[in-house]
Amino acid sequence: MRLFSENGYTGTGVSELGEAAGLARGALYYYIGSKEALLAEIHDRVMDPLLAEAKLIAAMDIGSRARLRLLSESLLWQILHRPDNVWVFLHEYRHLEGEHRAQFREKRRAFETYVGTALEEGRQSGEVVTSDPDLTTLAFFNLHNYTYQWQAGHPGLEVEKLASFYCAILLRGIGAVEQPDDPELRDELTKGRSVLAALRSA
Amino acid sequence: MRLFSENGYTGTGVSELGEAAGLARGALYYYIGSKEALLAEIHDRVMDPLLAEAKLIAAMDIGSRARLRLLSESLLWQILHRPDNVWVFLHEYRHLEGEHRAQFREKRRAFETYVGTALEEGRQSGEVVTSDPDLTTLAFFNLHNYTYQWQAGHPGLEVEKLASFYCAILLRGIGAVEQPDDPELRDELTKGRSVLAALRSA
DNA sequence: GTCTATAGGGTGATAGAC
DNA sequence: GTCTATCACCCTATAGAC
Repeated sequence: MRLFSENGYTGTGVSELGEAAGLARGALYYYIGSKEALLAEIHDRVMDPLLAEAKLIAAMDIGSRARLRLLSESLLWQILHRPDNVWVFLHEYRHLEGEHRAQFREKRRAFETYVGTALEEGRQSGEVVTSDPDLTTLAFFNLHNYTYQWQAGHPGLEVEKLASFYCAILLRGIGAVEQPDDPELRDELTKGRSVLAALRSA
Repeated sequence: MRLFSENGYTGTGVSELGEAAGLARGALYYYIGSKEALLAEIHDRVMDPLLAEAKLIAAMDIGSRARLRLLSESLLWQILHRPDNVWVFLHEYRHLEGEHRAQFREKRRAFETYVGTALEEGRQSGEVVTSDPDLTTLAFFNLHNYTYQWQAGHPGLEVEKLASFYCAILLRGIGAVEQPDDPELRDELTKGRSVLAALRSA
């Protein structure tokens, strides 16, 4: 995980992995089968706990705000407490091919469904106000997943506080999306866009 | 840009680049100097227009809500209209070293300052309510930047609509962050966390 | 289980012919 | 400006000795 996160999947050789593990190439292949199988294993070590917790959360008899918060905390726990593992998970997934890729996509889709379902449940109970549940689900993952990029430069981040921050933004914020811009703002935006359009065509 | 975004920077050979450009390696090196200089050039082609537009936006005599929206539209225009270029920009920046890396970091920092300044301006005028401007700036980039990951699978996205969505979430949402959780929610969260803690220790 | 040897093919970069 | 030849090295994976 450390080597893949530091030098990238393609940028890390099996010799380096063996050196870090205290094994020569041959012995390493005896255990991992292939470099790609090792990458798949790393992805499973993020996805499997995430899905196990999401399944528990989905079965809880709680409101959808609490369900979303717990899903948020699960995801952020991985991101903040296993940064190398999550970096590989979110950054190198495209190098999975064939069956590895299919399994990974299915697990990701399953987790996204847990979040989407919680949001839809909240929409029906009135706890979440949104006219575009799909875009709201995407915004949920924008907020959470990109955290892996800057997390290392901001020590002291706490799972529960960050989950509270992200969920507050989402649950309160999306309710405002349908409000049309007021006339003054519309006017300023129109002017500004025309100035920028001039720059782009120049 | 296409090859780097499809196969990664490390996963693309200079021969492949030459083949795509209709040149042999020798001729390609005559133009690009090195593989890393090509990567730096790709980064500049995103950052330079972004900074030019941000400078114009900062000089406009408009409210901070409009300023943030225009910054959001600038960034989303790059993300939605130049996906390959932005993929490399957001995904491969770590492979820049030395002077290339320093210049890139400085440009990124400059753009982040434009956004941070607009948010701070809004905080002082009362248009933006937040007790943690730094975390709000990070949330702005979470929402925008991660869009490059799923943008290709969602055709028909429009810059102005998505900017309106993201900014509405942020500007309305962050005002809610300071509100403490109500007792019922706190109770549900406590119970849920204890269930998950049992899973983790098992 | 762990090793070395080997296969077969890449890599980035440069020198020098044309 | 563009090419080929070359340098020195790295790659994933497997075979077979021990």
